Amino acid sequence: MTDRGFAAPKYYGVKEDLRRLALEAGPEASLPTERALAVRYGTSRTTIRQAIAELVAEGVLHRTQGKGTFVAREHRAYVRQRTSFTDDARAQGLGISSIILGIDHPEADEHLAGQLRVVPGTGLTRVERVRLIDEEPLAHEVAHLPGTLTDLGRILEQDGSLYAALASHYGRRVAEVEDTVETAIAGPADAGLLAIETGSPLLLIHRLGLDESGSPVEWTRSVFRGDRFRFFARTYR
Amino acid sequence: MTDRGFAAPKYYGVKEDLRRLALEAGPEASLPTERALAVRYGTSRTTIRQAIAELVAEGVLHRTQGKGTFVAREHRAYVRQRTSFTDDARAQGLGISSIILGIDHPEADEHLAGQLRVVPGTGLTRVERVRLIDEEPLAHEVAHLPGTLTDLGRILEQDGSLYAALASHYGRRVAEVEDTVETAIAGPADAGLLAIETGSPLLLIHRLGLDESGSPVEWTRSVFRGDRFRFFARTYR
DNA sequence: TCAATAGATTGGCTTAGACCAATCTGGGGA
DNA sequence: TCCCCAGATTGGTCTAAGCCAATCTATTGA
Repeated sequence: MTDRGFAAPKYYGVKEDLRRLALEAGPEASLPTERALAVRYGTSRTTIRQAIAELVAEGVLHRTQGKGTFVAREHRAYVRQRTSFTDDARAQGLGISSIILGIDHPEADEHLAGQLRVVPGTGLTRVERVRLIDEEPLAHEVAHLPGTLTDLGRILEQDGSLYAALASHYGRRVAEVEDTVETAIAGPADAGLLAIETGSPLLLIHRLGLDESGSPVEWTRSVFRGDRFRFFARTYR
Repeated sequence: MTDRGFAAPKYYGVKEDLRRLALEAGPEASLPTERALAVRYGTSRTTIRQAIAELVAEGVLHRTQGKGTFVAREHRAYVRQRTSFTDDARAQGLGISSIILGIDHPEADEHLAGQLRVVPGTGLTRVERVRLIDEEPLAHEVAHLPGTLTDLGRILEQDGSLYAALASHYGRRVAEVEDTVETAIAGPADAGLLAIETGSPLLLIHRLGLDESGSPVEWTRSVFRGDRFRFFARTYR
């Protein structure tokens, strides 16, 4: 019931062989150069690159122009949605930090107004961050909050947790969250921010945070590196 | 704060242009052949294929050998985890069905025994299915249930819902589920079952279903087509 | 000793061409 | 009229080769 028989192009054989080699060699081991592999497998460099490209997309390998191709570290962060990203990661003993790319105060467009249940044109606060785990990029996140929260930047300097800042300084407690999780593919912008390759798989998560009364407190779009992150949810029926 | 400036290889320009064309042309419109596009853009077929490959991975296009390349239908199914897959999809008015690939009764290995909290070697029931939505493959799912449920195959013929069958025929109600969601890349086996291309992004979901007393009722591994599925979760804090 | 630089190395992108495999199409035969 | 098959079409895989861009290394020179 396991083998259903599929055609096996040459690059696929190379790919599975390289996967095996990578597992044996262990994290951060360097692979032979593409040109050397082409010779070893008696194939063209193009074919080698196709095999490597898929393994990179799967998170088995990573490569850097000028340096070489390496076995990736298995390094997934589980982040429960039950509490905030910051709290969860800390509870797991992970070194977590953020880079704030910008905070500004746009007006709500049609879509955001609908999500946050405000009138279009209402002042919002937008926080764009890159979330790091053990100093390495994990996610790119853009949060929208209703209202013009002018001191938010300074507050976040102290404690990276947006939820903690909202609760302690603005009296807004997130009591319920709705998450939508889907796949996405990294474009050049995502790839640059997250230090991954164009074409790598991402988890795209939209979150609506609500307070005790069911009023929207945040609407956030996040892209997480697919090779470093798992989403965890517990639901009672 | 939007344009951060990234190098733009030729294939990327072609890719974004094709994306725009695809949106304009609408679902199921056919694109020119790769050879024709190569001429139109004054580039090689290889470059065209790289652009198309990424759009296929993103779910914007799909292609079939011998037929051509087409604009994909936007056709995502939201499935809440709150209830069962079957119930949710029906509530959304989607035509859902399953193909049962096999039902057998293996013994629990180390890992399954741990998840289902039984002694290794305990008899289990394994149900392997392809879930269809509007007659098209959406997911490949392998469920493990504790105990040897010999009539399950016949019961599932009547009503596709595993949860309903467990409740009505075996008195096992799923009261709580824990889901882990991560990305994966389709290999040839997944690609064949789901009618997608090797390398397409998938959502890999592991679910542990528990009854009222917290005892495991199912442990399931599912792969969903990334271009057709969104995972939805609501959590109270 | 240390910094700057030139060259070698390695992955990134592109070309031009070839053959294979799946599909479609149109004509010929029953 | 209908079916089947040969040929054309289209995407799938692979080759051989070249140049570019990022990185590393070893030499040179202050």
